[in-house]
Amino acid sequence: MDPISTSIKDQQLIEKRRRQMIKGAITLFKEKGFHRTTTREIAKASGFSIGTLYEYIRTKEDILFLVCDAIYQQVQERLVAQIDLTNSSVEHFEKVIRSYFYLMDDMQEEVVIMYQEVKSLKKETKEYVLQKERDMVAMLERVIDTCFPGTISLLDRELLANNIFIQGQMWGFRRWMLQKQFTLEDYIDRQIYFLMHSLTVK
Amino acid sequence: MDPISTSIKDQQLIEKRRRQMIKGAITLFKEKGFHRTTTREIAKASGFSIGTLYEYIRTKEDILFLVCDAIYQQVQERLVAQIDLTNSSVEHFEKVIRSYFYLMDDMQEEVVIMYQEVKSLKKETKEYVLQKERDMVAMLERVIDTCFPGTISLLDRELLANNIFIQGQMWGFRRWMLQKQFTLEDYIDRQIYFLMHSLTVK
Amino acid sequence: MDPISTSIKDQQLIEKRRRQMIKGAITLFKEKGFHRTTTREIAKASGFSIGTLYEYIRTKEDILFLVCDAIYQQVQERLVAQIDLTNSSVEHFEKVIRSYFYLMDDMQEEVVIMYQEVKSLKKETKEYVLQKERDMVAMLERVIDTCFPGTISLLDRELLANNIFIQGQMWGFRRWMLQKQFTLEDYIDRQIYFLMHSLTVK
Amino acid sequence: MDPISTSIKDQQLIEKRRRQMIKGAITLFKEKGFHRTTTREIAKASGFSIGTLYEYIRTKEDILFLVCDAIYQQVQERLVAQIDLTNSSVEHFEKVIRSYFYLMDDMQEEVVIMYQEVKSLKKETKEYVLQKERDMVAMLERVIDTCFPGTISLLDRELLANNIFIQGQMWGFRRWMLQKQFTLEDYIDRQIYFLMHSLTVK
DNA sequence: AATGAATGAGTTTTCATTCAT
DNA sequence: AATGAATGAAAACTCATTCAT
Repeated sequence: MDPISTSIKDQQLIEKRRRQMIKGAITLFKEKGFHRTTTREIAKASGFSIGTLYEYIRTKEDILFLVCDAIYQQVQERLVAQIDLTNSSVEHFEKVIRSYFYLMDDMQEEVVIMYQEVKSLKKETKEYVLQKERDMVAMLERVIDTCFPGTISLLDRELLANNIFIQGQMWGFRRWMLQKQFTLEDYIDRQIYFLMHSLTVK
Repeated sequence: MDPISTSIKDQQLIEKRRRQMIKGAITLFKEKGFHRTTTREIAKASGFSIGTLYEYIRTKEDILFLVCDAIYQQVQERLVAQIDLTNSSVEHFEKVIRSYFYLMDDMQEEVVIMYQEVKSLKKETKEYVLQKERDMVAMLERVIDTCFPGTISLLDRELLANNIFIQGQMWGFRRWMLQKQFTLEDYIDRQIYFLMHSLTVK
Repeated sequence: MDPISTSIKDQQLIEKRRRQMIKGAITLFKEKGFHRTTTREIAKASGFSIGTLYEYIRTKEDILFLVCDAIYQQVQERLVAQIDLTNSSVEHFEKVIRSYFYLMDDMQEEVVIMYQEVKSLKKETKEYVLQKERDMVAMLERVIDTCFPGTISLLDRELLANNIFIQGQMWGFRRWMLQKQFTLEDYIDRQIYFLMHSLTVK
Repeated sequence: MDPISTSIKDQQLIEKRRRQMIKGAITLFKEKGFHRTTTREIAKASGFSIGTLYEYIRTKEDILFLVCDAIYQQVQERLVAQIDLTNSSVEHFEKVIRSYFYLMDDMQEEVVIMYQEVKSLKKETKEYVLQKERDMVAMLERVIDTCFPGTISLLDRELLANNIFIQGQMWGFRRWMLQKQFTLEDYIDRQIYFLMHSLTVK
């Protein structure tokens, strides 16, 4: 299900070119945001001409979608890779959360792009992207449920999953505030510390 | 300290016109964001001509600054109004946090503007605005320190203040996710519940 | 009833600028047709910048409409000016037709523009322009009816009016064929000669 | 005499491909005109790739020429097929004219293409195409001369032939005006009726 | 102080044409 | 012979900003 039109027939080439495009675009979006980046710059950063760029997309917004989608995809994949739903130990939970925080550190800039630019997508594509975010939160909820069975209400589980989720992102988009006082390790340790208490409250 | 140039002498008029401008601009930014709003639209929504608009600002970005500044100002003022640093009771703490969450609910859309558009400010003005955010977080830290003296380390205090701060904003900028499952009261109750446990952990 | 959007408020200025635009555009359309003419060229030929051009129209097609409308308007006005419906003499009829042919000679190039470009208008504006053509044919019918009362059936009147109408245009758009053999006077004389016979057939 | 360059050797293939191209292009030109049709669309409608298209032509204009030429060719052939220069009866004349009108009805859309797009050809090719039109008019003149010998002057013959010619086309390109009031039969009957009177005027 | 017409650099997008495979 | 990916010049259109009135 590929919603982005192209006149190119070679599917492998499409993927290759789009990968180039996404890479180029992310670099530029990090630097100046979506609106201040021109399609010509994206073409150049991608290593091909403006004409070629438009063989693989229809509008500039398509690029934003491609970028957002790719970022969410990557976050999701890397998060999923850490999760073992057959392992219900508290240690596993901690490991998952910890790696999620590391992941967010690794993808700081990408996360900022998402935060600031998703709103520029149009209704349908935005909905599609936000669904991915819902999925990730649901995943965290499932991990909570697996590792702390029975103790947390559905609603609280959702709340805590959301808290975890944005605390991860916060490390990136509030780094101007946090990263002067905290090392990454400190940040993670303390967040997990409080989280554990919230989860084991009687 | 007014960093925005103008050729108008009458200070009262300047303030009146800027209030009109900010009001008009916020309405438009809510709807379509800063980049998709034109200066002409802002002038129109403000009730005067494009020529007049440019008598009171120098560039479009000035308007964004004015808007962000006004929003932060308002949040800060309304938050400060709730705080009584001579009252060190836990009840007072809870009341402050609760009213902060209500405030964030009230100013949801404005908060979203800040979130998504502050990055478009240039270095100096951005720094000026972010300082206001630091001030607010510092205020929350002070309240924590006042109401839970001695129990929380400086770093943890900062972390929790940040958590509170963004959990308030989260209610607004993640409403598509949260506001289907939670009423405002539920949300506040549960966040405060977990927060209290974090603050009273031994 | 002005269907073309503009951001200019001064009505007189709008008319002045549009007159400039129409004049510039007609010159260019004569030379290279609508599609091969760029908006920049039109702006230049009109004596103002591309930005100014777009203050007075919304799309390139608006210019085409303005041009077609102006041409039809002019043809119609000049045709109407010749018609005296209180004069039912055959001489008057001949005079009207003759002056219509002269008019078509005078506006040859404009007529060619209409012929070739009206199809590029979109449904509504095309319909609006074609109505003017219907009106003109109807006018010719009325003159026939006035000067040859009772002798010609409604349908024949319509047919002959159409014939006259396109024979006038034909002089312009088939000049490559006709204007080598015929002088304008010859052409008119012979067409009127045959026409008179058609109208007085028993 | 083939003015259109190609790198293909197999003459039969050239003709086959061009037939495909003309068919595809006519369909598209009918719908959206020459300028709004892209070469890619023509290639697709012709059943081959854009690369192949350009093996058989050099520029987009070549396609227009091919199309115009094919249309004229067809009109001419079908007209010629009706003419028997050994038959000098008035009935034969009427039959020829009648079948010409039927032909124009049959090829309405093609005729509209010619009318509106021939001007986009460049000088030489346009001249070549218009010569075909001259030939056809000359053919009508010859039929007049054959069936009404001696009665009509050369100039009048040319005028009437032109009138017939464009009255046939008029049925197509003014259908929005005519085809509401007239059936094809009525139209033909009345035009021939007046024509006959013109031809038999003393 | 206020107005709004004028400007033109800059943006997205299209599409005829080429050429390596 | 056929393909279709690549190209980039050129097009329409926008909009922040200026400045004469």
